[in-house]
Amino acid sequence: MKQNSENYRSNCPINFVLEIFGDKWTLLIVRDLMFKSKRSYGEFLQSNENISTNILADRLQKLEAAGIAFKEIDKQNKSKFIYTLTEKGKDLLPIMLEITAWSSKHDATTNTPDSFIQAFENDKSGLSSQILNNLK
Amino acid sequence: MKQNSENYRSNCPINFVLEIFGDKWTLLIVRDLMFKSKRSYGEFLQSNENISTNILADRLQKLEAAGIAFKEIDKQNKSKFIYTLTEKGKDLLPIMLEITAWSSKHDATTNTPDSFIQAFENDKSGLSSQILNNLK
DNA sequence: GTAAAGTACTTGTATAATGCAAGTGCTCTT
DNA sequence: AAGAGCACTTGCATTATACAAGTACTTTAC
Repeated sequence: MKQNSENYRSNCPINFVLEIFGDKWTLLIVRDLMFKSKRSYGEFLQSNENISTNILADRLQKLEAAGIAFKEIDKQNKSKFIYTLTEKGKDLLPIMLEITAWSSKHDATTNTPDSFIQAFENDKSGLSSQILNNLK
Repeated sequence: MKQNSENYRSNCPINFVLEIFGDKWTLLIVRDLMFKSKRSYGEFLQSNENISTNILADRLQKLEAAGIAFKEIDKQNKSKFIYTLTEKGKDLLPIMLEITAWSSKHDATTNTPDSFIQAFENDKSGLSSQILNNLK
């Protein structure tokens, strides 16, 4: 059998995402990049879930290593770094949308806007391209 | 703001799934229930990823508590328990399919059958209902 | 009816991941 | 040149996970 280079536990596609996102924090950073227009360390720190600084630094590095986030110096402020989603990262959008829909259906306390659910149900590809446009 | 009863870190839908699935094992059990027709403790133990017994027991209990898996005594063998997906659990199918598609695209070592990818691209709802039918 | 085997766990201990507080080293502003 | 802002790093306490072994109930074999 073809062997992967990273010593994953198996060659299962579900396991592959768990090797990257199987913790309580990594996907929140993707969320912030994708839906909340956050781009810098300081912005990620301010999310409601209260990630600690060492975990954030670790996860940003792993996201970069996994080819999901891209890091560059902010041209306006050279003491700052800016993170953006790669194509591989943007390809996570359908997963993120399905997750949002599932939570909205099964968790009464989820704060998803109704307009989002409407758009998801009635015009999924329109919603997707709108979100992707915001990332440019 | 409406407060959730479980003391989640936030009311974000992405965070909601992380509170349940934000570890390296829980989703593998869902995978086994959904795609591999596994139903008992002993079958889950035999998966390639080598889950340990205490983690499996803990995750099965959490899946049951979260209303995703249902546990009952096997009528053929009363020393055995049988786990099945609830409706809430079955609703995870679209997420699982999108995850599979993403991994198949971005991980060369993923072992997803071509037929699955074909069906996903050409007839998503047909694929879904076929999988759901197998669960009955 | 008793012994062995199967199934589903639980317990104990070592290692790894996470959380929290504080500190470091750049860069930018004044 | 001094102070503030930003992006981390370090150290230590707590929690989660991994691995090995043991327990309790049920079924099967004799």
